[in-house]
Order: sequence, then C-alpha cells, then structure tokens
Amino acid sequence: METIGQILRNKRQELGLLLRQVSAYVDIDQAILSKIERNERKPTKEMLGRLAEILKLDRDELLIQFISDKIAYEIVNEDCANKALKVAERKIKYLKSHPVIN
Amino acid sequence: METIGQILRNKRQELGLLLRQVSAYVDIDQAILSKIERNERKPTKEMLGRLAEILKLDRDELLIQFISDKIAYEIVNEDCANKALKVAERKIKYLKSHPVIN
DNA sequence: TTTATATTTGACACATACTGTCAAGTTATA
DNA sequence: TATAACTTGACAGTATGTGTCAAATATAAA
Repeated sequence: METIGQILRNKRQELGLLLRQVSAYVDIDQAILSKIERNERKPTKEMLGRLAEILKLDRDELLIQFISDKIAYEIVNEDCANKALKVAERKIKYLKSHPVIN
Repeated sequence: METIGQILRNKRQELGLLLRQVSAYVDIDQAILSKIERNERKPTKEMLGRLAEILKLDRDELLIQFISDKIAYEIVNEDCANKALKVAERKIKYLKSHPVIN
C-alpha cells in the first residue's frame, strides 16, 4: 500500500528528476518536498496539481490518495473506524443531495 | 439525517435537562455546549463520553456520529469524495493488519 | 408589561498546530 | 576527497482551536 509520499518519490526518480527541479516547478522549498516525499508533511491541494503536472500523474488519482491518506491517518486508531466510514458515506450522499445555501 | 448537535439537543430536551445542568455534569462552559448543539463547535472525545452518560446515549454510537460528521464535513465538497472513502477503507484495513512500531 | 430564567452571541486570551525559510548536517556519487 | 543531492532541525509568522466571560437575546411565568 503506497503512501502519497512514496508515489511522488517513485515517479520523480523514474523520471530522473531532482528534488531541486521538482520543487522549483511547484514553487516550494526543496526541504518541504523532501518532507512530503517522506510523509513528514502533507502537500496542499495546489501543490498536488503542480506535482501531478510535472510528474505526469493523474491529478484526480493523486487527490484521492491525498484525501484517503488524511482520513485513514485520522481514524485508523478508532475501533469503530469502519462503521464511521459507512455512516460518513451516507452523510455525504445526503449532504450532496441537500445542498446548504450559505 | 441528524447531526451530532441535533442528537444531543433532542435527547437533552427529551430528558428535560437544561444546558446548565448538562454542561455542569460534563464540566464545560454552557456556552460551549450551546455551540456544540448547534454544530458551531465540535465536542472532544472526553466530552462525548460524559455526554453519553448523562444523556443515556450509546457512547460508541455517538462516537461514530462524531467521526463520520468530521469526515463528511471534511470532504463533502470534493468530487472524488466517494472514491476517496473507498480507498481510505482499504488503507485502514491495511494499516490495521500492518501495525507500525514507533 | 415586567420579571426571571434559559439560551445565544461575540470578544478575548491562550494554546496548539501548520507553513515556509533557512542554514547546517548527512548521505551518496564522481 | 570533492561535489552534488538530500535531510534535519530551529525559527518566525500565521492560522486554527479551546475555554472564559459578560452582554444580548429569547422564552416563559406572574
């Protein structure tokens, strides 16, 4: 099971790119990218878009990895994690069909 | 589809309890409880336990509502919310079967 | 209406967590 | 050993969350 960091690092190395090059393209400090690749920090959504571009990854796929990482990390220690996911699914379905006007 | 806040408020009123009484039992300011019931703030886990006690609610059920609320709120605006949930489920399964030693 | 009680609201201080920046450190490679 | 690539940790700035409090509003009883 690959983390976002692993996906990013693998693809970068496949393409023979340096941290310096990718971080310049994404316009972040290379220290940050280094930490992202080792899952020590989380990328922002904007970063994900640029990363997908330069690393020739599917942006949506990357976003899914990103979000699922966040959720999994957040609740993995809960006994009721799976039940909560099911309920969350229903809530999302409901919320999407009953949009809130703000 | 009930939010945590609604569940808490409904049950409190069913039992004929005042904000003041419940908040004293839970040991929080009644302003906070008021906001929790209107989903303006989120309870902590400790609060949930005490709330379940005094309101005669099932603690696990309340926790599930709590976590699912958090997840749903977090990703409801993502197009890929459902896919992300599925992937999160797999990740959690994986993480639980491959515990990390820290 | 007045009075008392219940709830809501907003401002505040405090703590915690997140972000980007930087320089010094380590590792790997030529 | 020298150079380039990467990692680490400290730092300041910002944002976000938390509890406290008093004033404002709503509700209900007299």
